[in-house]
Amino acid sequence: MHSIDIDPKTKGEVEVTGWIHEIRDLGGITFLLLRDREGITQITLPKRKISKEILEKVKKASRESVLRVKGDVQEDGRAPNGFEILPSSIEILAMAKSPLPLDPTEKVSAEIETRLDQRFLDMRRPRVKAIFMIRSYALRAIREFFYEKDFIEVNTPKIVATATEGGTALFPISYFEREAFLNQSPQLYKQMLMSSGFERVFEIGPIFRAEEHSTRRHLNEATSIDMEMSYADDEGVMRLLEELIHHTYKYIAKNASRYLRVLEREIKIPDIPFKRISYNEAIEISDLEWGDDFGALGERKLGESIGEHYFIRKWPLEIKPYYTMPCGKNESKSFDLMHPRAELASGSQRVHDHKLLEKQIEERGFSPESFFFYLNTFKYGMPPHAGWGLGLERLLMTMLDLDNIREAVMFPRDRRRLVP
RNA sequence: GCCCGGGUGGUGUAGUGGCCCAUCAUGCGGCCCUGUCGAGGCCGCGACUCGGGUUCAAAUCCCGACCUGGGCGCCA
Repeated sequence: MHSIDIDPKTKGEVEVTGWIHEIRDLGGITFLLLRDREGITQITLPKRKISKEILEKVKKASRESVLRVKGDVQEDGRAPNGFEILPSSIEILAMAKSPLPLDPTEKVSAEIETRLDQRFLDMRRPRVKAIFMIRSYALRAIREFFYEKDFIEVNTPKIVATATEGGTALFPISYFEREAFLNQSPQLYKQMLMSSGFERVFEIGPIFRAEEHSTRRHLNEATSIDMEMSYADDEGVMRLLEELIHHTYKYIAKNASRYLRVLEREIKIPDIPFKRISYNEAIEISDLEWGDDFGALGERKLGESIGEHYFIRKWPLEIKPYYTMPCGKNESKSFDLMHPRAELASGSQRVHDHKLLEKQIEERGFSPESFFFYLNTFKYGMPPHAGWGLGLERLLMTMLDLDNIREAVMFPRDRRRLVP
């Protein structure tokens, strides 16, 4: 039984299990706060009414020890949730050592690295746990959305032979007698599945980037929400993306409001459609030259001037990957989804013509031979298609206004951290 | 990759040359207390990352190592 399943009107004996959050011994009466995944229950022990054996056990038990408590529910306005439990038996299931490496009651704050070193304990803190409860709701909202839109969920390899798109650095690994890499994106595989005729696929999985950055918005292992859709163009998948964002916010506001309250966050469901600005308009606002990418400063400037989610469309072809569909003289059918704080997603209509794709690969200095397994799928009937990839942690970070992206991952991997 | 910053009890901190065998909070141990909800009161415990140097004197200044936070580049 969880703490939230009990209310002042609950009759008879209940059994609760959890960790000792705090013990307040006032002499004649002792209050024991027992914490579980969903909240905190007050166990009240008036000296005169409780057996000596139980009082001794409570005296002996350390903070964060695990207990099983049986007792009657008493309605009492003085108790935190309007009720308390008078224990008839208490079992110490596991004693906790002292001192604790971290204070789960949050009376004394801890720095993020101390917290991450002791992440199992850190996640006992209600506010930290709430983030991951919300993350689970977000994943559920996203899956339900895709299934509703007739997508199928797929899994593609994370151990790969070649780079996907150049750009980012890869982690080399040893694969028997060969060198292999951890995949930076499922891009090539989800496109290949369009040729296989799955029409609409999505994947939620890890992506790996070996960039040596140390910032509050980068991870070396992140979770990517990827989709690819046949017979769609860039505008079609942009609409799907903004609908998904809107749906996820709405779902969390409705179903995870308890956890938002723990976090003391209110989320504003963004209005759709999102504002669309062209790359040309964007560089004008941020004083850049055509062909430039937006640095951190440019992004911030743009974000401040727009103040909500927006798309930047029609990027110069030369700064987008080879699989991007050209458009006009030197533009492309591409887009980035931006939040004032960070880039959330990027996508495009893809090149589905074999010759054009080969040409664009060559233009970027790659050899078509190393992309044979990919290029081959474009020779025998590749439907036109479009897709995008969305960073789950970035979505959560911006939704919950977390100041560090590591807050959105249970066990983050960054430049220095490999354990836990 | 470039640049800036930081390592003081378990945790979070004060202390920038002598006033420091180191401040405060929390924690832990002991005692008092029948309505706590950051409980309160009294007593006690527990720390200067490591190595070298400067100095009459180093937590404090210098050098190096190790660990680490952040900004930028790049990247999602």
